[in-house]
Amino acid sequence: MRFSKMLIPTIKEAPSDAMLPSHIYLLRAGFIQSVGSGLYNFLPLGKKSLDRVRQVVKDELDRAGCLEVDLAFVTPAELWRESGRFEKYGKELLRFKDRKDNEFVLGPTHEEMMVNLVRQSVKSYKQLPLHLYQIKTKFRDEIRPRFGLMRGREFLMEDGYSFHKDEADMKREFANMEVTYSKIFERLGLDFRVVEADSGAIGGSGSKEFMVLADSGEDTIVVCDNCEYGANIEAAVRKPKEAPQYNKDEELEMSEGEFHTPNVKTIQELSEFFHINPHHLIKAVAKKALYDESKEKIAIFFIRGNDELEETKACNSVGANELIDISEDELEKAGLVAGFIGFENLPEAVIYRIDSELKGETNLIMGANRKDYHCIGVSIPSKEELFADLVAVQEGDICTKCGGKLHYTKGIEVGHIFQLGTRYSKPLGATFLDENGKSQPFVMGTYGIGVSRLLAAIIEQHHDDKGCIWTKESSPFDIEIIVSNISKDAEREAGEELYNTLSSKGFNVLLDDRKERFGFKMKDFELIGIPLAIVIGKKLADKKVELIKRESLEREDIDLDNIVSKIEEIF
RNA sequence: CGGAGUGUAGCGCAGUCUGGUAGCGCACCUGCUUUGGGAGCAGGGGGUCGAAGGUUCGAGUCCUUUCACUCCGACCA
Repeated sequence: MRFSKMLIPTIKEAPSDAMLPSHIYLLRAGFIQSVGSGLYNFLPLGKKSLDRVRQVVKDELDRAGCLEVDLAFVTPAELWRESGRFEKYGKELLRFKDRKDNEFVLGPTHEEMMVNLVRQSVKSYKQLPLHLYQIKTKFRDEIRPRFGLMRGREFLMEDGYSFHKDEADMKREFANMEVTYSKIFERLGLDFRVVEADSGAIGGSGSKEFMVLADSGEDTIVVCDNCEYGANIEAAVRKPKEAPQYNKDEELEMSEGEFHTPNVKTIQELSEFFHINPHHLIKAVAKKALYDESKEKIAIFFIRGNDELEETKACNSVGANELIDISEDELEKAGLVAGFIGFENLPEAVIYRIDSELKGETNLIMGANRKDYHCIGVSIPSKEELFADLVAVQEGDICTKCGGKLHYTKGIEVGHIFQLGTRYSKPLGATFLDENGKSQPFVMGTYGIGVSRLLAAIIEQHHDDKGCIWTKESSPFDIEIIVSNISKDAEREAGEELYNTLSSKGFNVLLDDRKERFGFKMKDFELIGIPLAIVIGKKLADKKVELIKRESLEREDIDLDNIVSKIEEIF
């Protein structure tokens, strides 16, 4: 491809709203163009990179035995009602009506559609297992799109769905996909980590996320510095916190009862008031839990004074769609006193959970549900259904697997794999006949890769202060030939000849044949970030050309006669 | 949805307080010169000043309404 015939609108100054390197460089190098909040056009270069990334994804999936399909983008709302997600999914789901007033949604994910496809065509265990996928534009009406391709409203995604006769086979495919996805991200040259994750709105149990490590990542992940353990903060676990050590004569012993604690509301104040480590205090976090059909309940979560609530865990523990903050007024109306909430004598309508790490504890202090009073000598009740893991793992906590220290890092979620089970097949009545002629719901897995987000993730991890540095399998071109001065016949002809030779050998070559100055073309090369460039310039007089590696920007003079074999050697 | 901010040429911005000919840099077009690190000179094109309404002899500027976008938060395969 000739640069002079391409549309590559590189710009010196990026729009001021672009913050992340990936956003800035993809715009400046002419890969994408912004059209509205979270909406982007892919220009020729961007389209090439996107296609190449897509090809890597497709290649590995096909090799792993998956079958590509292409589902209708517009989904009848009826299917979403059947699965119960029409309500649950929330405002990210774009809903609309056609001319006949029938309701539709713009698919943000396609579990329902895929189950529908399979329930119509698969009837026997003999047809299983089956893994269908598509690579298709999705639309999610994000509340707040940002960071360019990182969180757009419209984006390209690979979504795969597997169907199995039993749990064991589904788990086999789950493991198969963990390996396959890892291969994909390795081929794309990404530094990533597979972590334990929360299943979110998709539902199901056991899910793993593929996180590209980058400071600009939106997810906090907990990793062990000693072993392979990694988890999204939403799903991370730790070894229960040890109680502080005391001398024998200092051992905690309190009588039971209420204690006057005027105006002592926060954990810190309480800790100072009783001269006691927050480890022995119970913190109550009040939230409003939202359910289907706009039902809501007040939910209180009890955790140790020195812990923080992990909202996703809390939300899951009460089976809510969402947790939102609650005002003091609302608490008061419900008969609760902010700062003095405890789990004894709670109003009927209030639901509550206690963090599992408090199980069996005694000699604690918590609110008495009465202004200016706390209960002391509190013991945790032993009702199993009240307990749940509620706390956010903190830096320095201890790994459950190896005893090492846990710490935080940031990641960009580029893939997510779920063990779904029968979450969708049951409500949608998708069944097959097993070996005994009995009707069974499909056991499912679901898998996704954010393809357009991958472009952003690659640049987040591979850039410098000059621009993009594409990895081999994501670059829009393999090689760029820069003709230093196009008006010099010798240079131009050498460039053309090299371009033809390399192209005929199957390389994807960009020939910068523009009538521009050398420096201008170099800046564009550095900004665009094709991994290799060959400069044809003044050293041509000595029958030499220059080979530049974009990553290191190191240059090497090569005999013109040897350049083709040199290139072949590198690839 | 809460808080903050911005809309003036393709991009980056000034002009708005104090109403009076629509500006600058980059980009673009033409010509000449230049050609190893975003060239120089000369000439040129391009804007319903986000939109609607109002005040005024006169509005980019003042008033009202509205829309869009961005940032922080909440939210988020």
